Amino acid sequence: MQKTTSLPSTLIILGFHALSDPLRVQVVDLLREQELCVCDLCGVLEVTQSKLSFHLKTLKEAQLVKARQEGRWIYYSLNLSQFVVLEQYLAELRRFSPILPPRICKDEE
Amino acid sequence: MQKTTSLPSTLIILGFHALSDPLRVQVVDLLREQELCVCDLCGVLEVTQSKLSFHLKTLKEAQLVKARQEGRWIYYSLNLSQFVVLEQYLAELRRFSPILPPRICKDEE
DNA sequence: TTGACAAATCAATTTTTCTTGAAATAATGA
DNA sequence: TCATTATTTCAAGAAAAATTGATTTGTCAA
Repeated sequence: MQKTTSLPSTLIILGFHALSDPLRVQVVDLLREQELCVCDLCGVLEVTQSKLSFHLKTLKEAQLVKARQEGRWIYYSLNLSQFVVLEQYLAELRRFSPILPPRICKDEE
Repeated sequence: MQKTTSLPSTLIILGFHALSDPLRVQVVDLLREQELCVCDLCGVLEVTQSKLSFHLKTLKEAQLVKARQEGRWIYYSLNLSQFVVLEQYLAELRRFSPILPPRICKDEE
Protein backbone atom coordinates (compact mmCIF):
# COMPACT_ATOMS: atom_id res chain seq x y z
CA MET A 1 0.00 0.00 0.00
CA GLN A 2 1.46 3.24 -1.16
CA LYS A 3 0.00 5.75 -3.54
CA THR A 4 -3.62 6.48 -2.79
CA THR A 5 -3.96 9.61 -4.90
CA SER A 6 -4.38 8.79 -8.49
CA LEU A 7 -4.76 11.54 -11.03
CA PRO A 8 -7.41 14.01 -9.99
CA SER A 9 -10.84 14.10 -11.51
CA THR A 10 -11.70 16.85 -13.92
CA LEU A 11 -13.78 18.39 -11.16
CA ILE A 12 -10.65 18.91 -9.14
CA ILE A 13 -8.87 20.41 -12.12
CA LEU A 14 -11.87 22.70 -12.62
CA GLY A 15 -11.64 23.68 -8.99
CA PHE A 16 -8.01 24.71 -9.23
CA HIS A 17 -8.76 26.56 -12.42
CA ALA A 18 -11.62 28.40 -10.76
CA LEU A 19 -9.28 29.50 -7.98
CA SER A 20 -6.63 30.71 -10.36
CA ASP A 21 -8.26 34.05 -11.03
CA PRO A 22 -8.09 37.02 -8.65
CA LEU A 23 -11.66 38.16 -9.21
CA ARG A 24 -13.07 34.70 -8.58
CA VAL A 25 -11.02 34.44 -5.44
CA GLN A 26 -12.40 37.77 -4.29
CA VAL A 27 -15.87 36.40 -4.79
CA VAL A 28 -15.02 33.36 -2.72
CA ASP A 29 -13.59 35.59 -0.04
CA LEU A 30 -16.75 37.65 0.14
CA LEU A 31 -18.93 34.57 0.30
CA ARG A 32 -17.08 33.32 3.34
CA GLU A 33 -19.04 35.72 5.48
CA GLN A 34 -22.48 35.28 4.06
CA GLU A 35 -24.34 34.39 0.96
CA LEU A 36 -24.73 37.20 -1.52
CA CYS A 37 -26.71 37.88 -4.64
CA VAL A 38 -25.11 38.94 -7.89
CA CYS A 39 -26.12 42.56 -7.42
CA ASP A 40 -24.36 42.64 -4.03
CA LEU A 41 -21.20 41.25 -5.56
CA CYS A 42 -21.37 43.65 -8.48
CA GLY A 43 -21.58 46.55 -6.08
CA VAL A 44 -18.73 45.50 -3.86
CA LEU A 45 -16.39 44.38 -6.62
CA GLU A 46 -17.31 47.11 -9.07
CA VAL A 47 -17.56 44.89 -12.10
CA THR A 48 -20.32 44.46 -14.61
CA GLN A 49 -23.01 41.95 -13.91
CA SER A 50 -22.27 40.12 -17.13
CA LYS A 51 -18.65 39.66 -16.20
CA LEU A 52 -19.54 38.48 -12.75
CA SER A 53 -22.06 36.07 -14.16
CA PHE A 54 -19.33 34.56 -16.29
CA HIS A 55 -17.04 34.04 -13.32
CA LEU A 56 -19.81 32.75 -11.10
CA LYS A 57 -20.51 30.15 -13.72
CA THR A 58 -16.90 29.05 -13.59
CA LEU A 59 -17.10 28.73 -9.83
CA LYS A 60 -20.39 26.92 -10.01
CA GLU A 61 -19.17 24.45 -12.61
CA ALA A 62 -16.30 23.69 -10.29
CA GLN A 63 -18.92 23.20 -7.58
CA LEU A 64 -17.16 25.65 -5.31
CA VAL A 65 -20.32 27.70 -4.98
CA LYS A 66 -23.98 26.92 -5.08
CA ALA A 67 -26.86 29.09 -6.13
CA ARG A 68 -30.23 29.47 -4.47
CA GLN A 69 -33.04 31.37 -6.06
CA GLU A 70 -35.35 33.56 -4.06
CA GLY A 71 -37.73 35.68 -6.03
CA ARG A 72 -35.75 37.43 -8.64
CA TRP A 73 -32.53 37.18 -6.72
CA ILE A 74 -30.06 34.37 -6.92
CA TYR A 75 -28.01 33.94 -3.82
CA TYR A 76 -24.57 32.43 -4.07
CA SER A 77 -22.84 30.71 -1.22
CA LEU A 78 -19.76 28.56 -0.77
CA ASN A 79 -19.99 24.85 -1.19
CA LEU A 80 -17.50 24.04 1.53
CA SER A 81 -17.45 20.34 0.87
CA GLN A 82 -15.82 20.89 -2.49
CA PHE A 83 -13.12 22.97 -0.86
CA VAL A 84 -12.51 19.98 1.37
CA VAL A 85 -12.14 17.81 -1.70
CA LEU A 86 -9.41 20.07 -3.06
CA GLU A 87 -7.74 20.24 0.31
CA GLN A 88 -7.73 16.49 0.62
CA TYR A 89 -6.31 16.07 -2.81
CA LEU A 90 -3.38 18.25 -1.82
CA ALA A 91 -3.02 16.45 1.48
CA GLU A 92 -2.94 13.08 -0.23
CA LEU A 93 -0.32 14.28 -2.65
CA ARG A 94 1.93 15.05 0.24
CA ARG A 95 1.14 12.02 2.30
CA PHE A 96 3.18 9.53 0.35
CA SER A 97 5.80 11.80 -1.08
CA PRO A 98 8.88 10.99 0.93
CA ILE A 99 11.94 13.12 0.83
CA LEU A 100 13.88 10.75 -1.37
CA PRO A 101 17.59 10.70 -2.03
CA PRO A 102 18.58 12.09 -5.39
CA ARG A 103 18.87 9.65 -8.21
CA ILE A 104 21.13 9.62 -11.18
CA CYS A 105 19.94 9.01 -14.72
CA LYS A 106 22.91 6.96 -15.83
CA ASP A 107 22.65 4.55 -12.91
CA GLU A 108 19.56 2.98 -14.31
CA GLU A 109 19.39 -0.15 -16.34
CA MET B 1 -11.03 37.98 15.81
CA GLN B 2 -12.59 36.42 12.81
CA LYS B 3 -11.25 36.34 9.28
CA THR B 4 -7.62 35.38 9.17
CA THR B 5 -7.38 34.67 5.46
CA SER B 6 -7.13 37.79 3.47
CA LEU B 7 -6.86 37.59 -0.27
CA PRO B 8 -4.21 35.13 -1.36
CA SER B 9 -0.86 36.20 -2.66
CA THR B 10 -0.18 35.94 -6.35
CA LEU B 11 2.01 32.95 -5.57
CA ILE B 12 -1.05 31.10 -4.36
CA ILE B 13 -2.97 32.12 -7.46
CA LEU B 14 -0.03 30.87 -9.54
CA GLY B 15 -0.14 27.62 -7.62
CA PHE B 16 -3.79 26.99 -8.38
CA HIS B 17 -3.20 27.93 -11.97
CA ALA B 18 -0.31 25.49 -12.20
CA LEU B 19 -2.55 22.73 -10.90
CA SER B 20 -5.31 23.50 -13.36
CA ASP B 21 -3.76 21.59 -16.24
CA PRO B 22 -3.87 17.80 -16.62
CA LEU B 23 -0.35 17.46 -17.96
CA ARG B 24 1.14 19.50 -15.16
CA VAL B 25 -0.77 17.46 -12.65
CA GLN B 26 0.58 14.31 -14.24
CA VAL B 27 4.06 15.70 -13.78
CA VAL B 28 3.35 16.40 -10.13
CA ASP B 29 2.01 12.90 -9.73
CA LEU B 30 5.15 11.37 -11.19
CA LEU B 31 7.38 13.49 -9.01
CA ARG B 32 5.67 12.22 -5.89
CA GLU B 33 7.68 9.06 -6.11
CA GLN B 34 11.06 10.43 -6.95
CA GLU B 35 12.80 13.29 -8.61
CA LEU B 36 13.04 13.00 -12.37
CA CYS B 37 14.87 14.74 -15.14
CA VAL B 38 13.12 16.23 -18.13
CA CYS B 39 14.09 13.35 -20.39
CA ASP B 40 12.50 10.89 -17.95
CA LEU B 41 9.28 12.88 -17.93
CA CYS B 42 9.29 13.21 -21.71
CA GLY B 43 9.56 9.47 -22.03
CA VAL B 44 6.82 8.60 -19.61
CA LEU B 45 4.39 11.30 -20.69
CA GLU B 46 5.17 11.09 -24.38
CA VAL B 47 5.30 14.78 -25.02
CA THR B 48 7.95 16.91 -26.63
CA GLN B 49 10.67 18.24 -24.41
CA SER B 50 9.87 21.79 -25.43
CA LYS B 51 6.29 21.41 -24.31
CA LEU B 52 7.34 19.86 -21.06
CA SER B 53 9.81 22.63 -20.47
CA PHE B 54 7.01 25.15 -20.79
CA HIS B 55 4.87 23.38 -18.22
CA LEU B 56 7.75 22.80 -15.86
CA LYS B 57 8.39 26.50 -15.94
CA THR B 58 4.80 27.12 -14.91
CA LEU B 59 5.19 24.70 -12.02
CA LYS B 60 8.50 26.20 -11.04
CA GLU B 61 7.21 29.75 -11.08
CA ALA B 62 4.45 28.61 -8.77
CA GLN B 63 7.22 27.10 -6.63
CA LEU B 64 5.51 23.74 -6.65
CA VAL B 65 8.64 22.12 -7.98
CA LYS B 66 12.30 22.82 -7.66
CA ALA B 67 15.09 22.08 -10.07
CA ARG B 68 18.52 20.71 -9.29
CA GLN B 69 21.19 20.53 -11.90
CA GLU B 70 23.59 17.63 -12.08
CA GLY B 71 25.86 17.60 -15.04
CA ARG B 72 23.73 18.14 -18.06
CA TRP B 73 20.63 16.85 -16.40
CA ILE B 74 18.17 18.93 -14.47
CA TYR B 75 16.25 17.01 -11.86
CA TYR B 76 12.85 18.19 -10.84
CA SER B 77 11.26 17.38 -7.52
CA LEU B 78 8.26 18.53 -5.56
CA ASN B 79 8.52 21.48 -3.26
CA LEU B 80 6.17 20.09 -0.67
CA SER B 81 6.15 23.19 1.47
CA GLN B 82 4.37 25.13 -1.24
CA PHE B 83 1.71 22.45 -1.42
CA VAL B 84 1.24 23.00 2.29
CA VAL B 85 0.77 26.71 1.65
CA LEU B 86 -2.05 25.99 -0.80
CA GLU B 87 -3.58 23.48 1.54
CA GLN B 88 -3.53 25.93 4.41
CA TYR B 89 -5.07 28.62 2.33
CA LEU B 90 -7.98 26.31 1.61
CA ALA B 91 -8.20 25.26 5.23
CA GLU B 92 -8.30 28.87 6.41
CA LEU B 93 -11.02 29.67 3.94
CA ARG B 94 -13.18 27.08 5.57
CA ARG B 95 -12.26 27.80 9.12
CA PHE B 96 -14.34 30.92 9.55
CA SER B 97 -17.03 30.24 7.04
CA PRO B 98 -20.02 29.38 9.18
CA ILE B 99 -23.14 27.92 7.74
CA LEU B 100 -25.09 31.13 7.90
CA PRO B 101 -28.81 31.60 7.63
CA PRO B 102 -29.98 32.92 4.31
CA ARG B 103 -30.36 36.65 4.02
CA ILE B 104 -32.71 38.72 1.99
CA CYS B 105 -31.67 41.63 -0.19
CA LYS B 106 -34.64 43.79 0.57
CA ASP B 107 -34.28 43.45 4.32
CA GLU B 108 -31.20 45.59 4.24
CA GLU B 109 -31.11 49.29 4.85
C1' DT C 1 -51.19 43.15 -18.78
C1' DT C 2 -47.15 46.15 -18.49
C1' DG C 3 -42.86 48.01 -16.76
C1' DA C 4 -38.95 47.32 -13.98
C1' DC C 5 -35.45 44.69 -12.22
C1' DA C 6 -32.09 40.47 -11.47
C1' DA C 7 -29.53 37.51 -13.73
C1' DA C 8 -28.02 34.54 -17.60
C1' DT C 9 -26.76 34.05 -22.30
C1' DC C 10 -24.95 35.26 -26.72
C1' DA C 11 -21.87 36.97 -30.40
C1' DA C 12 -17.91 39.51 -31.34
C1' DT C 13 -13.60 40.92 -29.86
C1' DT C 14 -9.50 40.97 -27.08
C1' DT C 15 -6.28 38.79 -24.18
C1' DT C 16 -3.95 35.01 -22.39
C1' DT C 17 -2.25 30.57 -22.59
C1' DC C 18 -0.60 26.70 -25.08
C1' DT C 19 1.78 24.37 -28.90
C1' DT C 20 5.24 23.73 -32.34
C1' DG C 21 9.56 23.61 -34.50
C1' DA C 22 13.85 25.86 -34.76
C1' DA C 23 17.66 28.05 -32.59
C1' DA C 24 20.41 29.11 -28.45
C1' DT C 25 22.83 27.46 -23.99
C1' DA C 26 25.41 24.73 -21.60
C1' DA C 27 27.76 20.65 -19.95
C1' DT C 28 30.21 16.44 -21.31
C1' DG C 29 33.48 13.45 -23.10
C1' DA C 30 36.24 12.02 -27.11
C1' DT D 1 38.51 21.64 -30.05
C1' DC D 2 34.45 19.39 -31.66
C1' DA D 3 30.43 16.58 -31.74
C1' DT D 4 26.83 15.09 -28.66
C1' DT D 5 23.30 15.37 -25.39
C1' DA D 6 20.00 17.86 -22.13
C1' DT D 7 17.45 21.59 -21.59
C1' DT D 8 15.72 26.24 -22.28
C1' DT D 9 14.25 29.94 -25.05
C1' DC D 10 12.12 32.13 -28.84
C1' DA D 11 8.90 33.42 -32.47
C1' DA D 12 4.80 32.30 -34.86
C1' DG D 13 0.50 30.31 -34.93
C1' DA D 14 -3.50 27.86 -32.66
C1' DA D 15 -6.54 27.33 -28.99
C1' DA D 16 -8.76 28.63 -24.88
C1' DA D 17 -10.38 31.99 -21.64
C1' DA D 18 -11.98 36.54 -20.59
C1' DT D 19 -14.31 40.95 -21.69
C1' DT D 20 -17.92 43.75 -23.64
C1' DG D 21 -22.36 45.29 -24.83
C1' DA D 22 -26.70 43.77 -26.31
C1' DT D 23 -30.40 40.57 -25.93
C1' DT D 24 -33.14 37.19 -23.43
C1' DT D 25 -35.37 34.96 -19.56
C1' DG D 26 -37.80 35.08 -15.53
C1' DT D 27 -39.95 37.27 -11.47
C1' DC D 28 -42.37 40.66 -9.26
C1' DA D 29 -45.52 44.44 -8.42
C1' DA D 30 -48.39 48.11 -10.12
